[in-house]
Amino acid sequence: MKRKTAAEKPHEHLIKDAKKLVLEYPKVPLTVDCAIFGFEENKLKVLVIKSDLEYYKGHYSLLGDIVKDNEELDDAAYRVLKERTGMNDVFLDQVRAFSHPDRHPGGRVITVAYCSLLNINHHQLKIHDNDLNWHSVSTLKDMAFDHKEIVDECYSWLQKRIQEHPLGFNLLPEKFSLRELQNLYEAILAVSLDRRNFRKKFASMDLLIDINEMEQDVPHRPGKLYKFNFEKYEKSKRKWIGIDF
Amino acid sequence: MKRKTAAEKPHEHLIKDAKKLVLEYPKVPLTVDCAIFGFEENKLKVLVIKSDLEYYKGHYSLLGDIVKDNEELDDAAYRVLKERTGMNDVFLDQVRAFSHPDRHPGGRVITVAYCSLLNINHHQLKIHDNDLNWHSVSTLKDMAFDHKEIVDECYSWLQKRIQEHPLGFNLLPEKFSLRELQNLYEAILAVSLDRRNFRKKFASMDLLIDINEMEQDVPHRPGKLYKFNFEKYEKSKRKWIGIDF
DNA sequence: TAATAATGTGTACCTTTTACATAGTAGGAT
DNA sequence: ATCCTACTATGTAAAAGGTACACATTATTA
Repeated sequence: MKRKTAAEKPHEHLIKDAKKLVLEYPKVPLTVDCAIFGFEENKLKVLVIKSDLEYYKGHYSLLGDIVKDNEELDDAAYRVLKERTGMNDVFLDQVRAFSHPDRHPGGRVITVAYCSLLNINHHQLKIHDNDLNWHSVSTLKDMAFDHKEIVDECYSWLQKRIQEHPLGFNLLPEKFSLRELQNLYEAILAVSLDRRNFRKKFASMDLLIDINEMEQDVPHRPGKLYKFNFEKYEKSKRKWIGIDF
Repeated sequence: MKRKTAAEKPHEHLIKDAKKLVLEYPKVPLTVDCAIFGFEENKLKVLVIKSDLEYYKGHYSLLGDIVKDNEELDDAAYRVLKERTGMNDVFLDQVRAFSHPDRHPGGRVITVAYCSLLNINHHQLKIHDNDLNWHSVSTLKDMAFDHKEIVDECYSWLQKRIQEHPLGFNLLPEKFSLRELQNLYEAILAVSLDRRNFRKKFASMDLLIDINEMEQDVPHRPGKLYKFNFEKYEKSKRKWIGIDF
């Protein structure tokens, strides 16, 4: 049989043993890190914990952990969330992977960042663990690893995401006033919005349920309380066509 | 000295040796896979290659490779693109990681998906390599690994992205007619758009440069040719506030 | 009871989107 | 040459949505 060049017959040698192939692959340690945002005192906060590492003594880091053998990334992130906050009914979204070779002082570790939002008052933190606490996003600095970069990126992700999806309601009590809702948007987007137009916008979406209750214990005229109509939202997710850049 | 519980004094034992810590971490094989889109004959295409694996004999897969020791994910993706298409001046965006434990028949391999767009006519493919070719996105099926899922996700990413960023121009010739631009948007978004409103939209953005040339060799009245004004776009990137879901 | 600090609604204006109409021009068939 | 075809190119009116305002109302508290 006449020899063919590799260019002509590239399929000659298919790899039979996939297991053997994968065993020869280089391997890297992989972690997940969770940027868990909350809202309190009209400020956006993020859950941080003191670093375990002497190298980063006194610096805060995000909640994270190693990805276990055969564990999905999503599952690893949910596990971290559950272990630290007791929550397991919270949404969690992958933002992106961070892979700078020097991002970890112990050698190469790649991490996948996740973002989550939760209502601070709904969750008792296990605060005995390494000074776990809510830290204002705007005053964060000197974080361990590249966690400041991760927080910044997750925050940008959140700013964009909250405008297109009803994420914000995860940060608020079940019943909330329009003022609380607006405060949330203003804090996250770092803008000030016209109160009347903001209300009109949400009114026109028709996704808030007026529950005929009023705010209690506010030092001024109380506002109406609303719930978000998740059911209606799920039924009528819009597909969005609008070229604009 | 009185003993304290772990809850009271959690910082007692900081980890001194970060290197040792990382050495104990479980490790996983990591790859990048690139969904590289092109546009031809009014169809959105994606670059695929026949799988090396006997297990997936005859099935197409995306272009991908192992991430090397100390290589950034972005660099690995650019390397794949360069090796396969000869291009190194193309943008490439991370979409997300895929980590299902059974996604690779050889055992656990996590992959990070990247998305890129390029002009089919600008790049000579090294088509001797395993039947590398452009495949219509709409008729793709039976891909190796979870690559169909990756393509689907990258396609969704692209649909959203192209509405907010001027990505589409990477798929077109440098000089293009408005009809070509509209065909591109219609193909990617899978909608039909009103021609007059489409033109008005781009006219109002004022980012197309009329180069005073006409189409050649079209079997009908030729249209004007334009270039995209990347320079102006870079100067005037808008920050977008518009709650809507 | 008056000042304060909110809530709750309305309106006029402007911009953008949508739906649709008409005129013009190159190529090809006859 | 003339007409048909298949586009380009532009315009316009109505609807929808966003912006910038003003004013009356209602709890609280000083």
